Amino acid sequence: MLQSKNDSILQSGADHTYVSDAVIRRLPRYFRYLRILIREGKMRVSSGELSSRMHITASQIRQDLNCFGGFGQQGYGYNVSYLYAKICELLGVGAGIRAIVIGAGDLGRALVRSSMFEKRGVDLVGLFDIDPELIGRTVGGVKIYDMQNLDTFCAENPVDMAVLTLPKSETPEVVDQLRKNRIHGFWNFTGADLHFAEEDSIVEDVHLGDSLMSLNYRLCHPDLSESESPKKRNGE
Amino acid sequence: MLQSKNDSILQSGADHTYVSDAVIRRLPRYFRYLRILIREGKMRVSSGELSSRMHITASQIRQDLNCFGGFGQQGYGYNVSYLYAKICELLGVGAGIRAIVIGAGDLGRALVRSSMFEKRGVDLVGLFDIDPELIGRTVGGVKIYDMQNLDTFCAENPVDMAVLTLPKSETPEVVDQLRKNRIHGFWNFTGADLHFAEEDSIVEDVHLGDSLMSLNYRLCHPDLSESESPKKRNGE
DNA sequence: TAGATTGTTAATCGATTAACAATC
DNA sequence: TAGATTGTTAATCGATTAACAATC
Repeated sequence: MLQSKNDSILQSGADHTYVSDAVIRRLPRYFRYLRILIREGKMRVSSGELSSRMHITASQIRQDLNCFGGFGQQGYGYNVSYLYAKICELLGVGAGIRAIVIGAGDLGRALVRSSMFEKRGVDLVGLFDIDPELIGRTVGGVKIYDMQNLDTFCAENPVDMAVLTLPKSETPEVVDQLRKNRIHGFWNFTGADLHFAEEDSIVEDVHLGDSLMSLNYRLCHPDLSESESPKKRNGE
Repeated sequence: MLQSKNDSILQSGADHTYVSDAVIRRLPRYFRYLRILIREGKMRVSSGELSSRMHITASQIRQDLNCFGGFGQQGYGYNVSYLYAKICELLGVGAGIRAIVIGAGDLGRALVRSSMFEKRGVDLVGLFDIDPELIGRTVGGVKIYDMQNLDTFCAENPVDMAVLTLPKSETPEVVDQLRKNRIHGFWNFTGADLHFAEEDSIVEDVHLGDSLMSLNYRLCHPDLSESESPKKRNGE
């Protein structure tokens, strides 16, 4: 972490009111589209233009951004690089979040080798496994450590987040251990249900299987769902 | 496909009305929890019990299931194996959906080697790449074909779905080609924006980066979001 | 029959969209 | 100034929850 051990990463503009999950989940999309605008050299963008690019309403864009403050200017729109900087700040890009990956299987290695973390300013500081074949090797510039050394590692290196790609059955136990090591963010690919008595941890579940099945559903029922939504039937 | 080429996989109980996306996305969760109940040997389950296991309201469970018909029985609850069978049917498990994976990179190979598809009754019939090093090899029991032979392959083997794990930049072109080969389901990991003039294709986007960033956000703003929702503040 | 639990209607809640006054 | 576009309030829409009659 960039801060001293007792300093929290956050507490930037901590006076804002409640922000709904729906809004939070759209922030990364804004982040992506702003990067495109920057790459294109655009200096300014209106909610209207973003709207047609992103296929969401201009109204929603203005509402979303206003949850965090007035980032735009009437009559002008939004300054691309300013808005981008603000959104990066909100999303903790450059906050020096440090992550480890638990499980150096196919998925763990695929994630580590991707530019996933680097692109978003997350520092990957270690990969852990129990397989002696893997321990000591390096994947995507990240060293694979023995799970047995997890506690020692965490004592020496502050870690904010653990990416869980280990077998489901071993997950609850390992998560307990990680929490004892003061890790409170979990990117959970295991399918294990993580619920805690104390609300001191944050879990983001990724259920690839669920995603696949929702596609299956829509493939098997093309006339129902979405295309037949009430709005569209009435000739939107 | 199990059916003859002109037969669609679906058209089971095609008389039901509109089902919202929110409901569809919960179906796979029901599928998962029912499997657990089966494994535990439970014959019957009430919306109340499912509710406490799944951490959603019993009311929602009854509403969701009733979108598709009366699967339960008053005073008794739901018969686990019957409900499971119904949900499998809805999700196309056992419908013989056939899939190919485009891109035999880390992610493509990881997906193919997982039990992801098998568990959900999706037949993985091929993996495609342009790398001569990879073509001809076999991963997780699936052969890697040359992208150049895609059209020929599709002409000979009916395919319902393509899993896109190729580079973003090449995706739009490849998707056009796949659509010409009458593939209309896309599980899209590329980050490319897929929008079609004709509404004849179904896209399920997986943005792992977005998922990671929403975790980042919540890690950086623990006091806002979720835990501070209006409901909880009023002492739910 | 009495108890349990669904199916379903009605009430609530929250998220999205529309509208427009403020202002650059 | 006139035109453009935000910030923000009000209206709409949809999803969730509560309540209860139906019924096994």
